[in-house]
Amino acid sequence: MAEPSDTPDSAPRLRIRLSYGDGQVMGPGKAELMEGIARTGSISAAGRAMGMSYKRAWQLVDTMNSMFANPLVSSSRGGAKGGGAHLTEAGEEVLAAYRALEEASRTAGAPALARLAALRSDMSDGK
Amino acid sequence: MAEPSDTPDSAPRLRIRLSYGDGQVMGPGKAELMEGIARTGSISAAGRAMGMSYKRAWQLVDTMNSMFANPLVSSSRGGAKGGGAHLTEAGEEVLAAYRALEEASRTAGAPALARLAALRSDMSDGK
DNA sequence: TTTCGTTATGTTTGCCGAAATATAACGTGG
DNA sequence: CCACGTTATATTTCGGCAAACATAACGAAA
Repeated sequence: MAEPSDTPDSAPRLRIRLSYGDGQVMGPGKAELMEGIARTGSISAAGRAMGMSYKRAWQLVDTMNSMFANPLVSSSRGGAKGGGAHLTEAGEEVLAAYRALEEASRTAGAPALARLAALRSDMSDGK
Repeated sequence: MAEPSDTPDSAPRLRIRLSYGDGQVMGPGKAELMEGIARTGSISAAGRAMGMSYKRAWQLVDTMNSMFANPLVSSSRGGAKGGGAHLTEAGEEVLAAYRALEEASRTAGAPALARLAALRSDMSDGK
């Protein structure tokens, strides 16, 4: 029989960053930003939704675009609504792969995470 | 210059951090420091090996010790060799669990990582 | 041609975390 | 008891990164 109550000890957030050489890093922030862009069709709106300045959001986009073979975000300025941005096919693929990596890690790492959770809350039972 | 040799393009460094509430974070830095302590029997020596000040190393140890039910590092001062430190049983368990988490993620995430690698190097396969 | 919201980019300011610096306690062995 | 190397901790200094501020270009529609 399993534990009647799973530890309310807020599950830790598992953050995965992959760093290539230089300052090229893909992590949770860029992934969330990409989702925001896909949802809103705008870099600034996506940034606002995350509570970051447009400049910062744009910088992240710029970095992302330069660290893959093809740009992940395509943008245009001017026009009826001022402009906009959307994920390229490469962008959608990168986002999907990153989310898949997260999910696979969370699943495969579940036992290890459980052991760590046990070590956080008092462990009175042996190993 | 504790920078490990930059990983080849096909193998980015996979960094996993688990953040519990507050500022409590377990990541690659603390794990490496724990290994250094286990190896050298000293906080300061472990810190030196990583190119960090004793103070910073001690701060990390202090944080680690306070974020689990039991301290991960036990230390003593004075004595023949001035003092020393070693991993507690809890420390060894945490370290092992963290390494297991890393390994499981790397293995389970291999397909996703491969997809990302393909998107980094130019793939001019039309679609 | 004016308006509007966005993309795009430069410059300055400010702040926080890390480093540097200083000091104390400790305890075994010579 | 003194020296040594370490743990332990407070205070100050400093650099880098992010926020804040500023400005320009753009293009469709009114």
